[in-house]
Amino acid sequence: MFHAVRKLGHMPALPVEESEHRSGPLLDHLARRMRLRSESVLAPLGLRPRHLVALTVLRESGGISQQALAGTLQIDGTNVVGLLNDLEAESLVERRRSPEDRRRHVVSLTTAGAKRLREAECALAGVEDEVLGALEPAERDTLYELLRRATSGRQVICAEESGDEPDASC
Amino acid sequence: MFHAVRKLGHMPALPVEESEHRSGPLLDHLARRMRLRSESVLAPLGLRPRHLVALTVLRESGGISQQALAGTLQIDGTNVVGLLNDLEAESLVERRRSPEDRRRHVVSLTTAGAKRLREAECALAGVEDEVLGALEPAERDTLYELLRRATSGRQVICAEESGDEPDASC
DNA sequence: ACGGATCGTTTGTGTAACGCCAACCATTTA
DNA sequence: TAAATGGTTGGCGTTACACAAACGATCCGT
Repeated sequence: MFHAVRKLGHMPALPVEESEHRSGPLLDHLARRMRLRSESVLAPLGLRPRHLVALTVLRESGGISQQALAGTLQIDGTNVVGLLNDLEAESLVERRRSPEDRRRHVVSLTTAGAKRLREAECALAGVEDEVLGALEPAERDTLYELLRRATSGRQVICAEESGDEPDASC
Repeated sequence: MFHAVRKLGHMPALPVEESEHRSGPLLDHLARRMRLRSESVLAPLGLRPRHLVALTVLRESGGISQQALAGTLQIDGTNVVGLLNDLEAESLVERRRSPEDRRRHVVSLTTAGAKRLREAECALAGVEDEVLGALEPAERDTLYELLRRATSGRQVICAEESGDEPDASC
C-alpha cells in the first residue's frame, strides 16, 4: 500500500490569500456585451469595433510601426495590413515611410482620424450608459482609468525570457 | 422665494465635463489579450474561454433557463445548446427539467463544474499577472469588483421601451 | 379539447475575424 | 553580394458566431 506521498511542499511563500476569482471571464463577458451594442452604433460611421481599438491605440502612441502595432494589438501582421487599409481608405490613418529605416511604415492618426474617433466615442456614450448602467459615474471613471493603465502597460513581449513554468502555484 | 430660481436659470445640468473617452475599446483590447493567453492555459483543462464565461455566469446565478442564459451571454439560443452540450459532456453542468414548466431546462453547475472552474481560475493566475502587470494587486481587486458588478447588473432587456433616440447628445 | 405559442433541439447555411503559409519587393545589414 | 527584415498580397483553414427552418414536448387561452 503506497501511502499517497502528498508532495505538497506547502508553499509558505504566499503572503495574501488568493481571492481566486479571475477577471478574465468577466472582461470577456463585458467586452462582448459592449461590442455587440457598439456595432450598430458604429456602423453609420463606417467603423467596426476592431477599428476603434486600433484608432484608440494609435491615438495613444503617436506613431508606431506596423509591427509594433501588431504586437500591441496581438494580431497577425498580415491582418494589420488589412485593418490599416480600411482606415487609410478613409484617410483616418497615415502610413509614412520611416526616415531611419525606409522599410518601415510609421502609422499615425490623421486629424480626420482623431476627429472620427471623437465622434465615435461620443456616439458610444449611450451604449456605455446601457452596459455600465450598474456602475455610478465615478466608478466608470475608475474603470476607465484602470483599463487605460492596464492596456498602456508594457505588452510583455511574450514569455520568452522567463524560463520558469508558471504552474503549480495553487 | 425667487432666489431659488437663480440656480436653475443657467442650465447647471452637466456638473462634470465629459471625459469623452469610452472604455469599450479598452475593454475589447484587454479582453483580447487576456483571452489569447488564456486559451493555451485553458486547453489542458479541456475548456475554452467561452466555456469559462458560461461557467462563471452559472456559478453566479444558481440555476437559470437556457433562454435566460442566452440573454445574459447575449448569444443565440441555438448556440447555447452547443455550449451546454460541451459542458454537460464533461459533467460540469446539469440540465434538469423545470417542475413548474416542463418545457424549460434549468441549467446549473455541478460540483465537478464548480471544481473545474476553480481549477481554471487558479490556472489563470499567471495569465492575469502578465496581462494586468501594470496594475497593483489592490487595483486588480478593484477592477475585478467593478467588472463583477457591471456584469451582474441587469442586462437591459434591450432598448425597446425607451422611446427616446440616444443621438444628438454631443 | 383544440390550436397556437413557447422551450429546447437538430441541421444547415452564411459570415466575419482571425491564423498561417508562401511568394514578392524594397531596403538594410553582415 | 548574400542574408535578413518590414510590408504587401493571395490563398487556405478554423472558430465563433447569427439566422432560418422544422420538430417534439409542453403550456395556455378560449
